[in-house]
Amino acid sequence: MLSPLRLEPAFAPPALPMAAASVIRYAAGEEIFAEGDTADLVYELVEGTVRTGRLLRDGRRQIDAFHFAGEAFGFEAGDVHRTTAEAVGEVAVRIVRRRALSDLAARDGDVARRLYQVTIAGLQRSQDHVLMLGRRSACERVAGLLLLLADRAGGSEIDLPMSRQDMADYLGLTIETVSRTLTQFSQEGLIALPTVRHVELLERDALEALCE
Amino acid sequence: MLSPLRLEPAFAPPALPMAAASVIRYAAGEEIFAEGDTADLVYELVEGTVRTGRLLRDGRRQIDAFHFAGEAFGFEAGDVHRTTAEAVGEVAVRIVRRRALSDLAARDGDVARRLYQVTIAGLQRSQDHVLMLGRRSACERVAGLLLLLADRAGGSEIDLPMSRQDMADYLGLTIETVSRTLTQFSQEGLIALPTVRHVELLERDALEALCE
DNA sequence: CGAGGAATTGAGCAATATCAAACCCAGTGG
DNA sequence: CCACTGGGTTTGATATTGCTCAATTCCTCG
Repeated sequence: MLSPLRLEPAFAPPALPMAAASVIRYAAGEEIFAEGDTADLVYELVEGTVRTGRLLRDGRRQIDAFHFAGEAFGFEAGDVHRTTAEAVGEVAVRIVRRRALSDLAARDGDVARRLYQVTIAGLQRSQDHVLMLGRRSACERVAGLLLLLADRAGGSEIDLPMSRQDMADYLGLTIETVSRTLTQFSQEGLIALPTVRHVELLERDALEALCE
Repeated sequence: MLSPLRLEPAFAPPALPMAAASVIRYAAGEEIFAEGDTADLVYELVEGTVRTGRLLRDGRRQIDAFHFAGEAFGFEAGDVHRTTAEAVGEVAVRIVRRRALSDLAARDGDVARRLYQVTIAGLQRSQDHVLMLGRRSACERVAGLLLLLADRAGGSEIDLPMSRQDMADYLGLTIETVSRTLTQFSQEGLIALPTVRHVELLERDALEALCE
């Protein structure tokens, strides 16, 4: 379901100029780029979690995607970022000049192909997201997110990198509904919630059934 | 807002083998490809409107996108279609072998670049859709769809190619809510609704304000 | 003119949002 | 060591939006 947007090994240090010098760290909550910024850089996430999303004027926020280590983000069709990217917790990113990358892609068909795959995988994730937001109930959405996070954690133990607010803004719900749904799952024995930021999936099948 | 997924002129007849022979017509409601079909063809819409979307087991449907003349659809990361494509009204599509296209892209960097642009534009449309479904009210969603359709009609007169059910399944609403919202807009003087399938935007600014 | 599907309208209901209060905990300073 | 503070989270009560179910109307086509 979740095809990771991995660019490596295309992005491994030797493959790109100035790779070593271009790793930058961000503190929790820091903005990496904002809606409207010129999009002359793309990013590869070395460590941590990043959220990309948009803000409506009245403060409503929608998170488009969470990005995890190894994934790339910040690609745009035009010359301006349409989303804002922020660090969720501590983050290290490798910065790549967009121009350098497109030059490389123009010379090397393999890089071009990988770039295309990354984008189309992002499109498919976004389509899954659309289905989730358009046609699923609060329970189904929360279950879907937990499964997605478990998939990439590679087990049934999840250390949530993000706050309830982040989860809500990804799922198109309120913080209260997310919280209630989690305690409901917990009471039903579907998950254990030893701490606020740690979830254990106890009945994966039941959660998957919610998402069918 | 709506970047059309145009492939022409890359796809103009001379650029592709067997272009003349590969135009196919579909009747209203006909399926062009289905979720799970092998994805060895891609499509360029010559005439009409196509909807792509997915169905949950219990019958809930979510339309990912409407495609209009000149746009391409049917691209997949894997070798299987993840969505179903159906004709909305009468449709003519040009069929292109995926293999032939990727070969062409491998030889011609310009084709590769265009392909990439098409995909990333689709991603951005999907992200707009996510924002719409996650954080907008019924009124805002309907207004958004009307503006999107007006944009591509190039005026304030819209001949709706799709049914209320299609609109609802795109917007993540029910048919009744779409209908009520349209009559509400009509009563408020924002639109005129001379027939069921024809809409005229009277107060474009007010509709845009709903979507800010 | 009649029939059938699509669209509209109405009434009541369920899911989720909103508003408000309580709680939990980590970090801080006494 | 312990009270205090403050942000994030949970819980509760109520409001609201959009859904469901049902009836009616409107077109389109025969």
